[in-house]
Amino acid sequence: MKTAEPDDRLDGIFHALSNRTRRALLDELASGPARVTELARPHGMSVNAISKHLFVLENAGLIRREKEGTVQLCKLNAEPMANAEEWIRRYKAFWNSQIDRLADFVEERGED
Amino acid sequence: MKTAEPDDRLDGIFHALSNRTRRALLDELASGPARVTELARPHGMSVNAISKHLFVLENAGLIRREKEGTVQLCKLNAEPMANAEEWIRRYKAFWNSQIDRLADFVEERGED
DNA sequence: CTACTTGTCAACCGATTGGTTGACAGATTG
DNA sequence: CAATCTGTCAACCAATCGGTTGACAAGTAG
Repeated sequence: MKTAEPDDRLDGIFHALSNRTRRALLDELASGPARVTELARPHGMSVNAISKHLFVLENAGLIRREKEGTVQLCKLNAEPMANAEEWIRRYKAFWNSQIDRLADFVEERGED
Repeated sequence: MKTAEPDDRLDGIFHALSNRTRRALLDELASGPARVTELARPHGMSVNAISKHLFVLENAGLIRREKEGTVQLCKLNAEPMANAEEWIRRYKAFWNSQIDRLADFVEERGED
């Protein structure tokens, strides 16, 4: 089962999200399941490289792979992102107050 | 002048957040500015290591450092996290629907 | 002046990343 | 059967990561 501590999970999730190729893969999977070769095509990289990226995403729990006849279907599993979002959200009050201060500043000088 | 592209920014932010020591540093800074040595103490690491982590956070725009007399004050700058949260949030509808489907599934078969 | 504190810089280290190529296994098709 | 398409595995590579130690500059205190 799942022994990963919350910290380990967050490490994996944020690490998975820290690469733009992987973020792009998630974007593509958000519009529906896809095969590995299909995902590789627009990235100008070998299928191997994409396969490794998919493993990183899978280890982070962000996708699932299912053998569908001859091809491998990858499906988005966005739920673990909730953990990341939740972690980030605790800073919301902090950054809102900063944005407010910036807004005040901008307003003060008139907008240009 | 180099204006980091959104992708570069997100790379840096997510990478900064992908390490638990750095996340802990942000947590500590959320309760107020602190000095480097002060931040290093509870982590059982050298000041040098913490200093490097702080540089990663600073490059991601998540903290600012200010020379205050003899010591270096680090302050949280949470606003860039909004970018990360915003990126993640686009998957919210997706994972909500998955949770719904999972609930249906569990309900359907009773518990196994 | 010397001594100490604070933090960075520089070099080094092993482990990990992100990519490559090549071999290969499984399923489909000729 | 052979050929092809699928994707993974294994080895390799340069670059980066996360930590160390040691030297050192700047500021403070005796």
